[in-house]
Amino acid sequence: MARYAKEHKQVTRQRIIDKAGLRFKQDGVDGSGISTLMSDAGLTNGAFYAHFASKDDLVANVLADELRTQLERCGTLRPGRPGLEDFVREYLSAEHRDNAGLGCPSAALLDEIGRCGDETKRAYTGGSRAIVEEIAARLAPEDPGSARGSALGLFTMMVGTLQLSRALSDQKFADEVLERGVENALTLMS
Amino acid sequence: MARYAKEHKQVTRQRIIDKAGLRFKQDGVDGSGISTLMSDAGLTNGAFYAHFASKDDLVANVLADELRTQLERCGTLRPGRPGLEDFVREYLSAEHRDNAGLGCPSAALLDEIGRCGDETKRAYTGGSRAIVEEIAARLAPEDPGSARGSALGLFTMMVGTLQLSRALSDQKFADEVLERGVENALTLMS
DNA sequence: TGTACATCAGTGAACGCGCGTTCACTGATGTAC
DNA sequence: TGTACATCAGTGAACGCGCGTTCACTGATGTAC
Repeated sequence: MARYAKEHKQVTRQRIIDKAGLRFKQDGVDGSGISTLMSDAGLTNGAFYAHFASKDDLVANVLADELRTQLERCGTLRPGRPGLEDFVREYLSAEHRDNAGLGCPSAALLDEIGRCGDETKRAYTGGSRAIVEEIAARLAPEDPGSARGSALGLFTMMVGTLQLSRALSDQKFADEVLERGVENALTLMS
Repeated sequence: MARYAKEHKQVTRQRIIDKAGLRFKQDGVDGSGISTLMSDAGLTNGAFYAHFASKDDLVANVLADELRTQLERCGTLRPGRPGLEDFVREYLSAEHRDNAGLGCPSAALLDEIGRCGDETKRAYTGGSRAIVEEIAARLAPEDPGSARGSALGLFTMMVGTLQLSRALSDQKFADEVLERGVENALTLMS
């Protein structure tokens, strides 16, 4: 028996993952150093390698965790299409745009993930597949396969829309992008 | 009179911008150091600050240039919708996905741009607005304003689709994403 | 025509800094006897 | 009950390295006389 409760290290590890998710989504993976990540979690840099093999290893674990969390949030929505509509409106909101740290990992990091190693991409692949399948199941509960294409369209358009809105310096244009995004999403769903 | 032809410095500056565009799109902005960028252009690091005030200044200039180039490429397409369809198929192709350096700056860098300073966002805003307007004009030549929403939907979905396809470790899934993307794009255009 | 000087794009070493990673150590706790 | 020892999560200094940026300098050319 160590001097800590036996789940203590797991709890710490999860805290690092949670705080790193926030930080990555806010400042990017390349923009977040280990020392900063660890002090976000209330620790010092040296403890990092007792929990993860490398920064890449952390990134892969964070992505898996973030996508799992996002999928779980779907469970709290109204079932079927109405819940999906609520989700779309929340997703394409100014609140989501202006709080990347609390939001969707795909919108915050997707192009950076494309430049990551295979371990990271594998973690992302599994997580995103599950989300697309959840969307498809809500679009066509009786035959999710038939809605796979629309689900992908909805997902990619929402991600692209949020990213675009974040990249614009013109507030009015950025807001218009979100509004048109909601319209387009509802069209894709019908 | 200097010892070089009078347009020499401009030519060098443009070469730096071109090579930096390639490199940024391949490795990301944070992933590309000044020394690497300059040696790509056949120069040494010290010469950089005779051309640009800072790395941010370069990024803004590169984005403006990349988006201008992308818009000019539209001029080489068949006019109207048929040209737009060709563009969609080229954009959502495995070639484009696997050669980010030669491709669309939005797909390669959009989430990173969202984290950049105002100078950079302003450069991106102008360039992307022009592209969306070009798409709208092709969708509804007689009344581009009416197609603004669809144009935004098409653009954001294409960007998101290419990013997703690049982030997947599963080749078959990545290819499927592109195929479904083409279908969805053609639907959005109709 | 020949020489001294001005111009200036580009060189390459150096600045301080933060990066990802390693490692000898600390110190609080549980165990052995 | 008291003491010696084992455990191990976490500390904090240090590693070499590449970052963005600065600057004294080079050297090829054009100009002045």
